Amino acid sequence: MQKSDEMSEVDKIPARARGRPRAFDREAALAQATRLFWIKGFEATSIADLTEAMGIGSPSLYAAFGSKEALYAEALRHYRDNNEALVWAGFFSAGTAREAVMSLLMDSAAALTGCVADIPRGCMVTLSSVGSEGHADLGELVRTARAITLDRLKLRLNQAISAGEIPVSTDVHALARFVQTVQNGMSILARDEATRGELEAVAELAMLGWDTRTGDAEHRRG
Amino acid sequence: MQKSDEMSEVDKIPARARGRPRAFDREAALAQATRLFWIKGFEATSIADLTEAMGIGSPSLYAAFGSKEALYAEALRHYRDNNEALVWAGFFSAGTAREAVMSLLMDSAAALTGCVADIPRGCMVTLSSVGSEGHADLGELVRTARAITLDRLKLRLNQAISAGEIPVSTDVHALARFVQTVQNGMSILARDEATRGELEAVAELAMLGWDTRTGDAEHRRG
DNA sequence: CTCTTTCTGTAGTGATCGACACATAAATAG
DNA sequence: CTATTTATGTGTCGATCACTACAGAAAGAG
Repeated sequence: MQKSDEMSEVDKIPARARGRPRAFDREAALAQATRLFWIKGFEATSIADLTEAMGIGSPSLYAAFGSKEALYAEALRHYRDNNEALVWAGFFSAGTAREAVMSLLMDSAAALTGCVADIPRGCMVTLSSVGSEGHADLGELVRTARAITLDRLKLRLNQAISAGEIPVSTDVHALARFVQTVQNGMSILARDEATRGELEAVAELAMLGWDTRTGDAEHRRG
Repeated sequence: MQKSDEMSEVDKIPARARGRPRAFDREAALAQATRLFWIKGFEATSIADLTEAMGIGSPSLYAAFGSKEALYAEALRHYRDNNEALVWAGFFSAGTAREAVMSLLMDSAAALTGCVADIPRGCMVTLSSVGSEGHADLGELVRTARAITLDRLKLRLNQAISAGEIPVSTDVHALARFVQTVQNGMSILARDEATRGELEAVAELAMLGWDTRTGDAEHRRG
C-alpha cells in the first residue's frame, strides 16, 4: 500500500533517482495544495484549481501524489507539521495545566485569525467536512485528527490531578470537552472575520469557567 | 425579483391555479431537500441526490424552486421555521438573562445531538461552508444567519443590564461572543458523535464562566 | 552513441455536474 | 368541444469532474 522505493537505503547525497528529474519543488507544491484545501475544503477544490495553484500539470500531480484523496491526506500531514506548533507549543511548555490551556486558547485566538503567519483563517481540521458521506477514509482521518485535541487535554488534566494542581474530583472528560468546544467554536468565528482580540476575550471568559470548576480562586475576577 | 402571481388576492378556497396541478407536496419535498443539505452541505449535494430524495424529476424541481441555489435559500428558511424554536424557545421565555443563556445552551445540547426530534446532528447554519468562494450570495446569507445569534445575545444582555440583573461594567459583546463560541463548538462536537450528556456538561462549564464574569456568586460551585 | 527510466505537456477518457428542450398529460376558461 | 395554462417524463445540453494515454523530453547506465 506504500511506495517502497521512495526512501532507499542511500539517503545522504541525493544521488539523483534515475530518470528525468522532477521540475518542481514537491514540498512547495504541497504547501500550495494545503492552502487551497484549507480555504475551500476538499469537495470544493478541483484538480484544475490545484494544478493552477501548484503550477504543474495534472499528470505531474498524479505522478507525485497519486490521487486527490491521497493529496489531501498529505496536505493534512503538511498542515500538522507546519502549523501545529503555532497552537500547541505553549501548551506543552507550560508549567501548569491552567497555563497550558490558557496558552492553547490564546495561541489559537492568534493563529486562527491569521495573526502569527500568512495563513488562512480557522483550523483546516476543525472546519473540514469531508466526512459527510463518500470519502469515508478521509472522514475517518480528520475525525481522528480532531480527537487528538481531546486526548492531549485529558492527558494534561490527569497529570495536573496527579501533581495535586487541581482537585481529584475534577471531571476531566467534561473539562477537556469544554476546552475543545471553545477552540472549535473559535474556528467558526474566525472564518466569519472575528478579530484576534474578540477571540482572546472569549478565551479569558472560558478560563473563568476553568477556574471555578477547578477551585482556583486566585484567578477569579468580578 | 419575486414571483408576483403566487399569492393572488383570492386566498381562501385554494381556487385551483390554472393549469395541471402539481403532483407532489411542495413543503414535503422542501423538507427532504433541507434534510439532505443539512447532512451533506450545499456543494456535496447534487441535483440527482435531491430529485431522488424529493421523489420528483429535475424539471419539476426547477419549475418549483428555480435553481439549486434558490432551493438552498428556501431550505434555509424551512430550517429556521421548523427548528429555531427547538433552541430559542426557552431563551425567549426565560425570566432572566442567565436562564435565557442556560436554556439556549441546554436546548442546543439536546437539539444538536438529535435528541428532541428526528433531525440530523449539528446546526445546518453553523456548519454550512457555502461561503468559501463561488456562491457569494449564499455565503452572505448563511453568514447573516449566523450573526443573528450574536445580535439576540447582545440584545438580551443589554436588557439584563437595564434591569440591574448584571453589572453595568459587563462586557456585553465579549460575553455574547463567548456564548456564541460555545454553541458553535457544540455543533462540531455533535457531528463527531458527542452525546447530549457531554454537551450538557459543556454548557454547565460555560455557565460557570458566565457566573464569574457577571458576579453571580450564588450559582458558583467548587 | 543507445537503452532504460522518469517526468512533462497535450489531449482526451467516461462520468457527472447543473440546467433545460420538447412533447405529452392534466387541469381551467370559454 | 377547443384554447390556454401548468406540470411531468424523457432525453440531453455544454461544462466540468477526477483521472490518464500517449509521445516527447531529460536524466543516468551501459
